[in-house]
Amino acid sequence: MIKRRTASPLDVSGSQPLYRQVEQRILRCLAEGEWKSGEQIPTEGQLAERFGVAVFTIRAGIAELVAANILARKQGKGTFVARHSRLRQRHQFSHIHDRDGRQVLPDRRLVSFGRSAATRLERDELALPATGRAVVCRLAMLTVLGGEIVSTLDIVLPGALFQRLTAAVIRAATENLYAAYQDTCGVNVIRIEEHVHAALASGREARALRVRAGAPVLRVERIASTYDGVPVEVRTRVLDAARYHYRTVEGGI
Amino acid sequence: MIKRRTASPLDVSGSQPLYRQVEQRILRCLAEGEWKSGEQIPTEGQLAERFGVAVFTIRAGIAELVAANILARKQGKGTFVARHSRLRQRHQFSHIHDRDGRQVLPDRRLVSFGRSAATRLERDELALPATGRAVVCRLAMLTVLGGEIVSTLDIVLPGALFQRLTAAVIRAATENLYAAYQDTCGVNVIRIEEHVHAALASGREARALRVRAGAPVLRVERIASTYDGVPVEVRTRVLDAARYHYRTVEGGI
DNA sequence: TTCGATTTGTTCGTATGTATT
DNA sequence: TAATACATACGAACAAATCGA
Repeated sequence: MIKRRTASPLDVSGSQPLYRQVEQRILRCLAEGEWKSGEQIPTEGQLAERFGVAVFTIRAGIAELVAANILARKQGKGTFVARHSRLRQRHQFSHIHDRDGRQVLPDRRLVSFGRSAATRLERDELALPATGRAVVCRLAMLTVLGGEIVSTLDIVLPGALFQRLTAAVIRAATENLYAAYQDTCGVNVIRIEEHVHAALASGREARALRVRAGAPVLRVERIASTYDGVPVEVRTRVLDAARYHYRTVEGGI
Repeated sequence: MIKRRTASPLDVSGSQPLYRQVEQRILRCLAEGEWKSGEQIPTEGQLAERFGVAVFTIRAGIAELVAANILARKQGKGTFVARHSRLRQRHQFSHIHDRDGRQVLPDRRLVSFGRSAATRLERDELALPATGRAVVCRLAMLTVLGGEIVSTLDIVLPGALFQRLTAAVIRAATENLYAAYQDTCGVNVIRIEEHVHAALASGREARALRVRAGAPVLRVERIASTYDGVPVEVRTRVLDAARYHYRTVEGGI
């Protein structure tokens, strides 16, 4: 992990506005681990001095990262690297709703935890080298709410990044799993892409979800990424379509 | 339609920051139809004078509306009410992808067009009065790509807002339907909410989509809203799950 | 084609208010 | 209370894009 202070001057020649360069520079500091989740980053004045620009310019760069939920500003305190455990954001990425339109926030139950070689597809999805050893961490879970099983949840993680992840850590995590990724492995998810499929329950899924085989299910496949778009998690969730659906909102004020 | 210039002074007492009041004021001008889609709104200087604040404050208010895709700024020209026909935004709300992960951008084929009384559910969804007459406009369409039927598409619109909408207008619309709403009826969609369900094809759906009855389908129900969150469209799309899926992206830079 | 007026884009300096410690 | 840090607000300057004379 490179810890060098990025003190090289910004490019004034006009290729990109200074505030965008500030944004990129901050993003690089985050990617390199100079500032970790929950930590306070330098104040506007300090960053202005470090990058050799005005406070106004620092502020403009930070603004975009705040809008993207990567940084959080607090009046009177400072600017912090956003954490997934913040209540407001705890279910930032949760899109499952029940028939009454209420958001479903179930608990997790870990069924199995292990490490093994990545399949070709997993190497592809996680951008792992096509040759050589590539170990992935596999989690099989169920989500439950009020004694009822809501979904199966299978997660695949690149082993190299998640060496410190254990079954105990998962079981102890009461919040968003991504908060555990931050705290235990220093991995910061900032982007997710989801593919929502309709399918018929396989035998295994039917038994897990307590539906008959061939019943309609929603299969949600997610790829989560960190800074620079590096994929760090692939998860598949399967839900009983009769009880749950997927909801999104776009636009608005 | 009220055309009064909102020239009453902003509230300096501090209940809300000036730039937020500017934002609200601009939004109100848009909702009241003072500035229509595609039109140029007054320059920063003019707005600053009209609202009695500095240009900086106007800019801060506009910035949020630009981020929400409601206004668009062009250097050297001015600030404009965003149009849905802009190529970049033409499929802003399109989430359908094929098995290869490519976004599907089909054409429309109008099957039927008519007006009739709203059902109780439609009154609910479109926020129409629970009593008295309430006419809705109904569109039944198919979307096709390369001779293949992609989805059924059923749209319900509040008749009062869409009095000038005709089958000819729909058939003539080559772009996003929301551009036609803007041009013909002055209705500006700025927010959508979608509910994605997995289901089994009904007989009618199976015939339309050329699949067998009981095949898994995706059913996407959308409620589109304008300024102030007023719902202006309910649309239902049904797709063959074997060929298409629903994709979203969240977060990132 | 050149030139100038207009409008937004970027950057800076400064001042005051408010939350936190 | 005092110091610190972000939030809001204003004024100013120059750059870049646009458009019409």
